[in-house]
Amino acid sequence: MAKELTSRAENYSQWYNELVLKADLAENSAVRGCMVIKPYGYSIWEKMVSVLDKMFKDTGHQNAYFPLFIPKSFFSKEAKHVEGFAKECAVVTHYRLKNTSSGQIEVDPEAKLEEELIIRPTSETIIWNTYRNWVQSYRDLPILVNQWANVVRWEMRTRLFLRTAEFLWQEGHTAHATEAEAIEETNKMINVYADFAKNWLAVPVHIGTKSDNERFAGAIETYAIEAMMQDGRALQSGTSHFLGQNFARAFDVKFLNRENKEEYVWATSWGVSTRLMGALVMAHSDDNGLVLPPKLAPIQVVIVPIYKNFEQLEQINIRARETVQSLREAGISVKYDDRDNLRPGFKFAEYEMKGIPVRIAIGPKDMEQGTCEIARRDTLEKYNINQAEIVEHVANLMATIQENIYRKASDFREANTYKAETYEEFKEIMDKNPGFVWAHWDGTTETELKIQEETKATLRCIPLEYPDGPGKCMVTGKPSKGRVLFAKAY
RNA sequence: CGGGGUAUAGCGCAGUCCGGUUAGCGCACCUGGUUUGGGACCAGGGGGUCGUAAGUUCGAAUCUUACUACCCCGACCA
Repeated sequence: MAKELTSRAENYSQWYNELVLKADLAENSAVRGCMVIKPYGYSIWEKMVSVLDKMFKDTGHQNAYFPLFIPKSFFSKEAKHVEGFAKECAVVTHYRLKNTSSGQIEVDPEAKLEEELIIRPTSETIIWNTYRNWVQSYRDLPILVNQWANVVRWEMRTRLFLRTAEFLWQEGHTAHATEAEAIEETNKMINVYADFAKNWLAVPVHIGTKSDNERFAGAIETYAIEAMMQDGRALQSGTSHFLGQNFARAFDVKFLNRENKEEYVWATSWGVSTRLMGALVMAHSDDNGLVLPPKLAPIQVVIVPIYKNFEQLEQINIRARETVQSLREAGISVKYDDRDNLRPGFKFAEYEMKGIPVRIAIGPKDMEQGTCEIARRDTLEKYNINQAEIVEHVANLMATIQENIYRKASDFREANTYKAETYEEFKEIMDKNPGFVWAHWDGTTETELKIQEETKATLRCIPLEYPDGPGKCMVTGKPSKGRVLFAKAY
């Protein structure tokens, strides 16, 4: 099993290449770790964006946009926040270039900014600086705003899709009059993410809170969804933070409540990023390429004609275009690939690599018998059906494949999840079987770091409901409230 | 920033140890023809200042030195 997983992991870079072109400008180290997302990959992202955007609107949110640049002074107002992000900030120091006498271009030393600008690694600071002016009364609350944007984090080491220097994401930033309402919002949004992961990405996730050690810089509580990739490692796929009054205090955002008393606003922030694309690839791909859940596939069905001569092609064209039409009417996105310079086998392989859920082939035999060939991407099965049944059959297949992919991922996670009773057992599992391990922990950062150092496994989340009751910490033997989730993580 | 590796056509590589014709192969690309139910074949063709700079030499992809970039592993991190 482990070997298979490794070989598949090695293929990821190839599948990724179908989606992105990693920027490789030899003489410009500045774009290191950034990515160029190719049109096909971007169309998958767009699909995710449209679904998530609707989910946000349905939960009462609106979109807005804030500046890319954050004045350095804003950034340092929340102590923990700056501590968390200071090490990975890109900083703008000048606003002009000039030609030197030797014809080179250099930064004009005369054009130094009075105050450096940080390229946003996340937008809490500039948004809360703005919210100060938006809020006077409890009647101005809540503010339920989301932003679709790019952010930059100058990571020491990047990893395609999972940790790029620049990435696309959405960040929700909400302001509330009460603590309870903000906590409810935090919960609501992590559940929106879990719902999206399950029902659209077809990836099962664990919801939980982060330990003190892993919490978002500046948050009181961080909720996260954790997914398992096919090599058994965990991927944090979305986060929702309860920020308390930390940012309101830092940016002096106060309102008058019904009793005419001044109070600080309660805050949340939540986000998912292009990392979800990585999750999609690493959760479902097989050795033939991507496997896309039908609900997110930009093209759900591809039709490939098979013919020996022009006359046959003409006949097939008519049938294929009718089929395209009727499938579209049923709300299914279809592509008819009538390129005449490529053979069918090439096209089959290409669409498998791109993860198109269903392929329909129509050839001379089908024309005679009134059939067509259906090929499922998820199971790689092929079979013939009558042309007349095609719309109903394919429509049903969309749901079947979506479910099947989810079930596969879910079974895989189940098969690679363990419970460890002792630390010895824990170490052995982590060493031999990559996966999730539920174990008792005493709740201290000290123990968490010891485990991390000795096993490379990190505490992924503390579940909202413990799978078992209380017990004793596997390392120290001190009391534990319940089992928490450990895994090696990306 | 530490340890290791790499740099030759759009992509993937050979050639470098041991210097010597016009730098080669596969894929991709262009033209023509035959093909087409799982990644076609034949013929012809285009594309390279061999990462950059300096040095050694009659002669450098090959040897020397410096520099730069990229990849993998660690520290760091969504």
